[in-house]
Amino acid sequence: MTDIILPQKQSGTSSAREKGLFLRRQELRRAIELLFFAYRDFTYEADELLSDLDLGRAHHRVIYFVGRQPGITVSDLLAILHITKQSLSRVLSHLIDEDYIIQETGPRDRRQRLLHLTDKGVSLEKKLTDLQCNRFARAYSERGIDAVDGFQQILTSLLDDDTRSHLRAVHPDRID
Amino acid sequence: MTDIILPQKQSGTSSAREKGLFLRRQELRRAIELLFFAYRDFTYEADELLSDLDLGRAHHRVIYFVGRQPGITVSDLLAILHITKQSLSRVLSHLIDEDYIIQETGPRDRRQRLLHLTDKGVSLEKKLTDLQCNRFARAYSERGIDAVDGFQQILTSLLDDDTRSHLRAVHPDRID
DNA sequence: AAAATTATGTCAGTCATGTTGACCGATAAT
DNA sequence: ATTATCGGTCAACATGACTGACATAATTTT
Repeated sequence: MTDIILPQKQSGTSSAREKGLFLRRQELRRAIELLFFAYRDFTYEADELLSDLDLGRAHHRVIYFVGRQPGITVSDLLAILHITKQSLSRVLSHLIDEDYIIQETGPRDRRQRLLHLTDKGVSLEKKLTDLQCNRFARAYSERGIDAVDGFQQILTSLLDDDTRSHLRAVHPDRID
Repeated sequence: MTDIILPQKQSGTSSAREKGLFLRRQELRRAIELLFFAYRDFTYEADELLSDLDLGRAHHRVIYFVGRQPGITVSDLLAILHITKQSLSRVLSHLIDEDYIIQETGPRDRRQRLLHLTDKGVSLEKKLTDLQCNRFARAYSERGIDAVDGFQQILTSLLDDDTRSHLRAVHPDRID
């Protein structure tokens, strides 16, 4: 097991503002907890809305990424979500049955099923994304541009290399 | 449904470094995706180690927070995890059976079961936390103190108020 | 002292979301 | 013509969440 880079120390203050102390054990545990709680709270509102419609977080992810990239293939969706096609199939079939998503045959490769949101799907996607955008908009405007930059930098460095490549591809306007 | 604060625009660059543009729809969607992918990649290594031991993420959370606060009560753990006592019970019973955690009767209130890691539990908690600390240590040192500060500020603003209060209580040395 | 509340545990059933493995048809690539 | 790929499906299973009901012990309130 690889070891932690800097040893933990007990005494003294530990504001991240103090030079070099942001690699101490206590500060890193704080990061772990912050990410855990933020993710939990961040998803809560959308989860509530979804459960009113008898949908779950898995449905949300599909709706989000289809809305993000209309015409996305099943393969590409699988690569993004990191789940099996059997798991996706159950969720996707339900969304098609319930008229949130429609498939169309790929024009070049007729094996492909290109996924699109229906009007009903667009409407739900907007509600869900608005909830989460609003939370970020509040956080971003409370803290300002420099904090936003730092936030995005750290999250980007947390990613696996291949995930970072993927994000670079779908956000070509960004430098990170 | 509440609307997004700033309207989306199509043209032009959109670096977060440009003043005021960090509230645009595209930038907020980027935040959503960054958080999703970062959380997924962040938990992956620990999940692998856990599955070798026939444990899951639920066990990890219990082990982490018991290690974080030895002697924590079941009630306090439930409040942190936001799950039902039945869900916790299954996981906790298993961890006790497998000798990762021991209970002791509360000295003042004998109804309470104070939870502690065994040596085996401490060893596993260290391995798991090291994995996640190392990932943060790398990200933090790649990006530096200002980015760390911004990261923590934005995540703190994403929290629900009561979660923020809780974190203030357990990290009394921090200002946020 | 009796009653109410609290902390914890347990039984039983359900649901959502992930997994593996096997197999299929349609289509594309070699 | 053969092989590979895209997508779907069936079956079985594991995990981790949920609800509801009930139980025991200990503490607090009346």
